[in-house]
Amino acid sequence: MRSDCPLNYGLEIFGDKWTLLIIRDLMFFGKRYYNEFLSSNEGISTTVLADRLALLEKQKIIKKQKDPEHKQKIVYSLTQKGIDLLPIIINIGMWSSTYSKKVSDKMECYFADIRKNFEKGIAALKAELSATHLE
Amino acid sequence: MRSDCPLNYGLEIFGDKWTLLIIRDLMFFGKRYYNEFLSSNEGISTTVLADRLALLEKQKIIKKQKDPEHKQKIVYSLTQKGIDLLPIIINIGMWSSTYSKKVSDKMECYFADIRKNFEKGIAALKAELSATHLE
DNA sequence: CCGGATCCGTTTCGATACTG
DNA sequence: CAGTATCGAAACGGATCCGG
Repeated sequence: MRSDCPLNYGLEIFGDKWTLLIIRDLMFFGKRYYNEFLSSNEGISTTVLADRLALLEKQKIIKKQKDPEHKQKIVYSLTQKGIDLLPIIINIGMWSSTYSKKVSDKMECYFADIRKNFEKGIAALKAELSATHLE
Repeated sequence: MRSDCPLNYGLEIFGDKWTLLIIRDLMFFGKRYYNEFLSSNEGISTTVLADRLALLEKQKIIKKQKDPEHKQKIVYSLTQKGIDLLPIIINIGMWSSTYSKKVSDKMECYFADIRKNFEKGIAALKAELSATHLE
């Protein structure tokens, strides 16, 4: 049996609880700063967070940039490769809601959170665009 | 930020390397016996294998039955809930082949393995059906 | 023989405290 | 604020043993 099957490449990401949580936070909850990841309810520790951020950056799933406005801050964001994980994350959510009543009951609250976050993102984008326009 | 989001339910499965490998072996490589899982190239140890099989059974993703032919053997197989993980596994494979040349080059060999295994499964099914028909 | 359970040395993880 | 250093806890791998 061959060991180099396609699943294995994804295993470094999907075989780890914390990387998935970081991706979820970036994708749905608009978290971008080290501190924001730390304060997620699952309670990731600083050691593990630093380790996983480095791993995800090495894999080019996220990228690390200096915040142009607050020089001391560092902004993390998804690359295209990271964004392309969306269908997988969605599928996991769908599977979960099919098989866990607890999850399916909470779906609406969850969507509300995501929606709210997207609105926030769109507002930020608008502000950014109008600032560019004024220059 | 709510912690009980849909991803979390799937995390016990997708947050662990070994459970994913067992599911892959069941889904694509036709493995069914304890020994067959042990001999996968990734080298799972007996302790971890027993632990994960128990976890997956508890989660009703796999089921455990006595082999009707060889009484001392135990057959593991996917439940419907387990089979429903297929879209996710496929998506992971697609994502991997998009972003890893090493993976995409090997895709055809991988498909050949799966195809061969399905043929084996279909042959077994035919044999089973004709035996039933003869009774 | 097959599917595990137990024991044990080693590796990895993670919580807390601390630093540039 | 974004991480390292340290150190105890947990997980892992391998060998061995055991019940059916």
